[in-house]
Parts: sequence; C-alpha cells; structure tokens
Amino acid sequence: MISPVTPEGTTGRLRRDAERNRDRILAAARRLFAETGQAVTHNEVARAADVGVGTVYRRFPERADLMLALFEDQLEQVGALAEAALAEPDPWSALRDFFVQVVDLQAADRGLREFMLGPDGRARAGEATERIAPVVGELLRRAQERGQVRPEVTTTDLALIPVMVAAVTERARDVAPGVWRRVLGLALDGLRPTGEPLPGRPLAPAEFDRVISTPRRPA
Amino acid sequence: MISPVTPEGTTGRLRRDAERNRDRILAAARRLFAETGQAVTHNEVARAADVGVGTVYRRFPERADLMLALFEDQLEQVGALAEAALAEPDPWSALRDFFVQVVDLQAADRGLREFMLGPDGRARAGEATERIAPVVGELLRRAQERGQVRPEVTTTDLALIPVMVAAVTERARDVAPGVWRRVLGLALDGLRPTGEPLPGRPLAPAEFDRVISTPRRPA
DNA sequence: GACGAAGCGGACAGCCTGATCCGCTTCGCC
DNA sequence: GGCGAAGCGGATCAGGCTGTCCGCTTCGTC
Repeated sequence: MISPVTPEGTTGRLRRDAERNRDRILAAARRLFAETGQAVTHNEVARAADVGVGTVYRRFPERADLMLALFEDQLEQVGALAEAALAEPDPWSALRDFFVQVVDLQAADRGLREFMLGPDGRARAGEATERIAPVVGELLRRAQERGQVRPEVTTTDLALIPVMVAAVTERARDVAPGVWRRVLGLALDGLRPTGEPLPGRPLAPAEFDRVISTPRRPA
Repeated sequence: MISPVTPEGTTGRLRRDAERNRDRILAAARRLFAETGQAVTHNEVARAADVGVGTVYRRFPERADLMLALFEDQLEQVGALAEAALAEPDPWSALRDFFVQVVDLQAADRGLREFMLGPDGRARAGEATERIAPVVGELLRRAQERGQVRPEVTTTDLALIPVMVAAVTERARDVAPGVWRRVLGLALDGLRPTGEPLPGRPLAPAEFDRVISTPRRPA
C-alpha cells in the first residue's frame, strides 16, 4: 500500500503534468464507475485514462479514495436536498420527495449508488451522513406527529429503503431503468399508517452501521 | 466444458463409488451454499467433499447443475405453499402469508435465495415458476377484487418484492437476521390501497424475465 | 539551459481462479 | 480372478488482478 496523497490542499501543489493526469484519471473513472460500479479495477482506469497503472496507484492508493474524489459533489448535493426539504411545509411530501430525489441520483450512477450504500461511503463520507441523518430524523418526526407516517417507523427503517430499491435498480438497469420509481413508491407507501404495526423490531443505528459496512461478497 | 451427466435416470446407472461421491459432493455443497451462496467454487466444493476437482466437474459441469440438484425439493416446497394458499379464505392473508413463507425459506439459505432470484433459477427451474406464477396471479386477482390490494399492482410488482427484501437480508445476515420480516412487512403494506396510484408503469412479464436473468456482475 | 526533484509508465512478481487432461484405481461382470 | 469400462484425482495451464519498483521523462526554478 502506497501511503499518502489525494486532494489538492493536502500535499502541497501538484506538478502541472500530475494535475493533468489526475484529471484524466477522474474523468475516465467517472465514466467507468457510472456503468460498472465498484468492480472497476485500477488497471482498467489506467487503461481508459491512458495513463500507467503506477500513476493511478500513486494518486489514489485505494478505490475508495477515487470514489470519494468522484462523488464529493454528489454527496454535497444530497446534503443540500435534505436541508431544502426542511423548508417544505408538508412533512410527508418533503420526506417522499427527498427520497425520490436521492434515489434518482443513485439510479443514474452505479458507482454513486454503491458508494453511498456500501462500506466505503460509510467509512469515508461520515461528514455527509452526519449532515443528512438528523434532517431525515426531523422530517420523520414531523410526519409522524401529523399522523402521516406509522408511529413505529424509525430512521433505520427509512435508511433501508434505498438499499431495497437499489437492488431492483441494479438488476433492471438495462431493461427498465425507470422501475425504481415504482418500487420506491411501493416502499414509501408502506410507511403510511395502517391499522397494525410493522412486524419485528427496527435496526438500532449501530446495527444499521454494521449492515452497511459489511462488504458484499465474503462469507 | 465437459458435456453431460447429472441426474439419476438420465445417464444409466452410476457406479457405486460414483454415487457415493455424488452424495458427498451434494452434502458438502449444501453446507457451503447455505452460507456463502453463488460464490462457492468447484474447487471449494471438492475440497470440502474430500474429492478431486475433476470429480465435481464431471458430475456437475456448471454451478447451476449443482444448485438445481440441491434446491429441487425447496422449489417443490414453494410450489406446495402456493397451492395451499389458494385454500385460504381471505385473499390478502393468503398472499401475505405466502410471501412471508417464501421469504423465510430464502432468508435461511443464501444459495436458495440467489438461485430463486437469479438467472440460474430462471433458466433451470422453469417448471417450478410455471407452477407458482399462475397461483400468485390468482391470489392477486382475488385480493384486488375485494379491494384489499391496489388495483394497479401486477404480478411483476409482486415478484420484485422478494428481490428487494433479499438485498436487505443479504446485507444484514450477520447483524440482524430477522430484519427481513420488517422490511417485507413494509413492502407488503405498500400494496394496500391508498388514494393514489403507484408512479410509473409495471414491468411486463418478459421484462421481468430479463431483469431476473441479468447476471449480477458484468456491465 | 541546466539541474534536482517530482512524476511517469509499465514490466513483473505473487497470488488466486476456473477448467482440463490423462495415468492410475476401482467397479461390475463373466 | 481377470478384464474392459467407468470413474478418480490433482498437477497443471491459462488468464486476471493487485501492487511494487526503478530507469526514464518532464517540470519548475535559478
């Protein structure tokens, strides 16, 4: 593992050629990640960016470094959406629209989806989550106060919804890229009050963290 | 790719030692698949069964052959559950309980889950699906007739529910193996009538087939 | 324009995986 | 018990991925 380097401010200034390569890498990676997601290798990025493997490794020692660099602004965008939602007068609409907007972003970019819903995002984008989580909590509280959402629903329940929808988006991407709207609608409507409570118990926040942090493959 | 062989009746009789090995392979594979799913390799199965790799390849040229041999009876069981559901007087309970039972089976066995919801299952277990699909269709029809389920829901909408829930089950398996009940409950409640229709359009059956048949990784 | 440092590229070593192949063993039968 | 066929095992090959390393190039500065 090569040790350091990534952003602009951290390690002095990059030489002009290095800067140029960094940009080419990011551009190539953005393209590849959007369609192929996590599975992209350093070698592929290097080839697509027309750059040596070493260069990619030097600049972004781990894939997560690359993803963070790519997705910083999208995360920013999600944060902004969340805060904007607080202004919406009807809590249910606010909550619903927020989820639709977030899932829409995720649907368009496989890399973003995997980053936000996977271990890398958790580990590296703590800042963004700390910004978003309390807002969603507040929206939920308001909606429940008005009886728009079943009272036993928790924020961890909400947080699982994008995970569920992503599974469908993932599979359907080539066939029907729009289904996510429908299944998201289904899941969201499941939040509305019915006579009876949901079965089982919700995840504790710490449990949710572990769920998200579990790498996909290994047993 | 070695060409033939798998079941008992197809290729004459197996020699006694071959039969014994086949059983050891299946036993080992059952154990491995339950916890690790698709990711299990022929080599691992061979090692666990204490048998040469060649033997596994000879008997089960593709992983799907192995899975079909393993999961035949579970599929049978699902078929039976479906048919039993037809007898239940209340259509909504019938539908809900059927899904709970199926997802419960899937939650207990990663291999079964991936087989039923993935390309292999589609390709090889056509018989079972042909048995199950019409029953679910009938349950849905009845439930809608009584206004227990929103009228715009289709069987393909229903079929996506296990896909969504499986994503959560998969991730949560070590942390909270029971969450599936809760998220399944959420999704099922989304089927109940609300004032407004679901957004978007449902998958056509042929589209659903393609969605399910898309292999997981490749771009 | 010259020199030291920063950066580059890509060959390569190490590791893992999937799949094949063929000399040897075991079985079933006469 | 002997013989042909069926079956076995695992060494082995091809191919892919990660990550490193070092001789060469390019940059920036004086």
